[in-house]
Amino acid sequence: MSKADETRQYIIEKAAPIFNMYGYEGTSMSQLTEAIGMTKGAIYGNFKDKDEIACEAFEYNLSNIRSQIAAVVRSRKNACDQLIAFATFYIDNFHTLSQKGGCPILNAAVDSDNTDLPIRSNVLRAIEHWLDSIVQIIEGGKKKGEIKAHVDAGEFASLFVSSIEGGIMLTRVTGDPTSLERVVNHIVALVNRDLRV
Amino acid sequence: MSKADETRQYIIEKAAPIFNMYGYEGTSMSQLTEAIGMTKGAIYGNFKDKDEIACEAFEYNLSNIRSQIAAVVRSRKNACDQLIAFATFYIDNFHTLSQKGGCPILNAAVDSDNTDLPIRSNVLRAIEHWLDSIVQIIEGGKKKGEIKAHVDAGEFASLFVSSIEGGIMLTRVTGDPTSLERVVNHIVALVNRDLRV
DNA sequence: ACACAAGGATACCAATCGGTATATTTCTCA
DNA sequence: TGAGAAATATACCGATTGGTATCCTTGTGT
Repeated sequence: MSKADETRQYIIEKAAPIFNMYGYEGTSMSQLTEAIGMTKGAIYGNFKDKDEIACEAFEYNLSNIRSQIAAVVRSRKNACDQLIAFATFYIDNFHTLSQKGGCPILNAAVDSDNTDLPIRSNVLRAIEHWLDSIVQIIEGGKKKGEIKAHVDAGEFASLFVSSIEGGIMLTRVTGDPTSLERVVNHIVALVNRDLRV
Repeated sequence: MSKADETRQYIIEKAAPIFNMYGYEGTSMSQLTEAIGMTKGAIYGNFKDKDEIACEAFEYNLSNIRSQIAAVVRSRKNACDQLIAFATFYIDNFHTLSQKGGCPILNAAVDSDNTDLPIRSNVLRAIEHWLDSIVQIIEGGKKKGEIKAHVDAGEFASLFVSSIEGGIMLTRVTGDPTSLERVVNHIVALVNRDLRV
């Protein structure tokens, strides 16, 4: 990795939680210079504009969570257990996630709808990727005989993502983890009752 | 209603969808003057600052939705049917709601977390009110013998609010109503299977 | 019809916004 | 070690931000 790439990466890492906490409009270049510890000239020497930093910061936040989830999912063999581990991840890591501003997908989604910001397409791709990863686990489980064949994978994925995102929002606003716990418990029960063979 | 109050109300009505679409930071006074059709001097003659307009706009959006929901809920006698009508409202009125920027609670929640904006307390109250209205319907249904006595009202309320908010987000991002429909259908099935006597 | 108060428009404020031209420092490699 | 390139800092740009002091218009009560 060249020096320039290292600096780029350093800037993205420092900018990522700022954008996630305060949003695109809510984050100013002066907030970024302070958090990054570099001047505007230096930052603009590495990125063409604010949009580019925001998009790459979003992708950074995303890949961070994805790799963590991939790890906990990989630690289980059974597809149902993988889904449960996936859902439980959000309870186990809520505090850490919340300190960095909450779920980047939810934040960027609400932040960028009603706008024509370039990050919108990133958000759409991220959500489709998330839904698809759930679908893949279910379809894999069906092939392995671990999940009932008649289960609608897309339907479950919608339910999974919707309720967890909503649960995160609720828990962040109320400051009470109960909402998210209830949602995740419901998903776990759903897996054991309706999906598991 | 005095002239001043009429003007205040007029400003709030025009400002409400703007704030809901673009958020607090994302909405500028010049956007407001354009939408309202009045000058800054006139607006600041009726409100002390941007925060005050934002808070009252939020409350306006809120009471708008609440009265609509109250109407569809009142149209049913059975508590289970009330819950179903409540949930179905979001499908039937998604398009209208979406044109005004989506769910004001979700938007304001994500917009104001990680900030010390005065609207934060309004959001918390709004969510507690929403959860409580679900709980009230369920407890009322228990007394009338329409809902099973062992049902955990708070748990169902968390699930209800979380999944609908998440479903709205998903459907707005993807532009596909399927996600919200699946979530609402799931809630309806839940009511009929686990709540209804 | 007149006086007066209230509502609204104009013109301005300092501060900050995102972004850039240029000077200066730091690094790299011959 | 010295020359040139790459990276960073300084200083600035016009535009826009939220907000206000002041002027003018409009409505109202007598």
